[in-house]
Amino acid sequence: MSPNKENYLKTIFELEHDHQKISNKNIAEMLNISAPSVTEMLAALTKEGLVTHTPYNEISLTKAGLAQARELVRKHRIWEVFLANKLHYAMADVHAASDILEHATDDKLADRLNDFLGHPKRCPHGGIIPGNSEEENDSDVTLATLVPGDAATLQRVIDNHDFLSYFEDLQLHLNERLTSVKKEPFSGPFIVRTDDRETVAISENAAGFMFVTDVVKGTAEEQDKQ
Amino acid sequence: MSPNKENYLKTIFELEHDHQKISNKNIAEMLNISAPSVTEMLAALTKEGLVTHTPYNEISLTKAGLAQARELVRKHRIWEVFLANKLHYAMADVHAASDILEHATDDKLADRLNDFLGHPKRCPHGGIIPGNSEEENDSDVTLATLVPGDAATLQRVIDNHDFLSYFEDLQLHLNERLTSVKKEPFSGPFIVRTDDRETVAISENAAGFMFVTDVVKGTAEEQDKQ
DNA sequence: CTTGCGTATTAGGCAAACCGAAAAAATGTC
DNA sequence: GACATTTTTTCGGTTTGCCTAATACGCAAG
Repeated sequence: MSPNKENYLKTIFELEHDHQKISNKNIAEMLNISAPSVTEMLAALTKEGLVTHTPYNEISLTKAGLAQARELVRKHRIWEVFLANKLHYAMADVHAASDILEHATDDKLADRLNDFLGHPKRCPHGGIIPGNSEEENDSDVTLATLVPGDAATLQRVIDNHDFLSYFEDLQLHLNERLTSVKKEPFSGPFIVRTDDRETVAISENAAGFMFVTDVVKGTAEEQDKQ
Repeated sequence: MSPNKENYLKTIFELEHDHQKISNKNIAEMLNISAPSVTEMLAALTKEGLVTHTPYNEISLTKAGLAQARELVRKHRIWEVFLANKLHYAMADVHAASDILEHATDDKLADRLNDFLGHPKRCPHGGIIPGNSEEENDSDVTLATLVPGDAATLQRVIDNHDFLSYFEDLQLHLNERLTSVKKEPFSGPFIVRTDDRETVAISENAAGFMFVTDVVKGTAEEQDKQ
C-alpha cells in the first residue's frame, strides 16, 4: 500500500469522524489535489476492496479500509506522543512530522514505540489512541456551547497548526477544568476561568475547535448575571 | 528529493566507502533494479548536480551529492541507535527499519533525536555517526587478517541481516578485545579468545566482515606454535 | 418541468521511475 | 588485432498518480 493511498483512507476516516460530508470535493481539498484524481483513486481503492463508491453518490470505507485507516491514526498519534514527550516538540509541530513518519512505520515498530511510551491513552491534542483506551470515541461538544456558569473539562483540541500555535499562547492545558465566565456579544471573546482562578479570553472561533467533557450546568442565578 | 534518489546517492556513497567499484552494475544490484534504470537515474542526478557521470566511464558524487549522502547515513545510524537502545530491536533488525525511517526524517527531527540519544558516536554495528565523532573514518582492517597471537579490538561489523543474525549467535561484543588463537587450514574456522578467556570459532567468511583496530602483533614464539 | 449551477466523471495527457530487447562501447582472450 | 563476452546505453513501452478541459449528472428554484 502506497503512502498515497494510505492518505486517502485516513482522509475519509477523518471526514467521517468529524461528521463532515464525505464528498469528492472535500477529499480533494483535504489532500490538495484535483477532483478527477480523487475519482480515479476511489476507483482503485474500490477495486482493492477498501472503499465503497457508487458514482455520483456515496463514498465510505469498507471494514478493511476502516481497519487500515484506524491503524494509520494509531501510528500517527503514537508518533505525536513521542515527539511531544520525548523530543520536546511544540504541540503545533507534532502533526506535520507524524504525517510523514506514520507511513514509515510497520506494526512492529508501532508496538515497540507504544510500549516505550507506556501505552498513552491520548495524543498531545487529546485524541484517543486506538487500542490503548477502552473508550473509542472523542467528545464532540465544543467549548463554544457552554453558557456562563457552566463548567467542563478540556479534553481535546483540533489538530491544526495555526490553531495550535494560538492555543499554546493561551496557556491552557488539556484535562484542565474550565468555568465559563462571560460571553461577549457580537461573536466577541469567550471568557473562562481556570482552576487556579486565572481568566482567559478565547476567540469564539477558537472555542469551536476545543472539545470538552463532563459539562456541569451553572445555577440559574449565575446565568442571570450575564 | 524523492526517497528514491536518496537511495541512489547513499548506494554510491557506500560503494565508495567499502572501496568497491562504483559501476552501473553494482548500483543496480544493490538497489535491485535494472541497469537501464540506473543509467536513466544517473542522468537525472547529474542534471541536478549531485553526481558526475561520464558515459561508459566514471561515476562519482559531487560535493553536494556527498553532503546529502552523508546526511542520509547520519539519519540512518541515529535511527539504528534509537531502535537498538530504546526499543530493544535485535541488532539484525535495525537496518531495514532505519532504511525506511531515514527518508521520513528532516534535519530538525534528526537533531532532536540525536540530542535525545546523547550524541552517540557509533551505531549498533560500530559505524561512526557523522557529526558526532572527531574521527570520520572506520577501520577497514578485518579480523581475518590477524595471525595467531595478534590481539585487536572489534570495532565494527558489516550491516547485513544474515551476517548479523550469525554474529548475534556468536555472543561477541563490539569494543571487546580479541586475541587470535588459531587459524584452521583449508579456510577453516578462525578461533579467537575474548578477554574473559572464552574461545569462539568464527567462519573465515564472517571474519572478513568484522573490522578491528589497535592491532598488537603477537610474539614470534606464539606464532610458531601455530 | 425546465433551466442553471455546482459537483462528479470521462477523456486525453504529462512526468517519474521502472522494465526488456537491442545496439554500442569497453574489456578480456587468443 | 580480431573476436567473444561483459557492461552500458538507447529505444520503445508500462504503471502510477497527477493534471486540465470537456461532458454528464443531480438538485433546487423558478
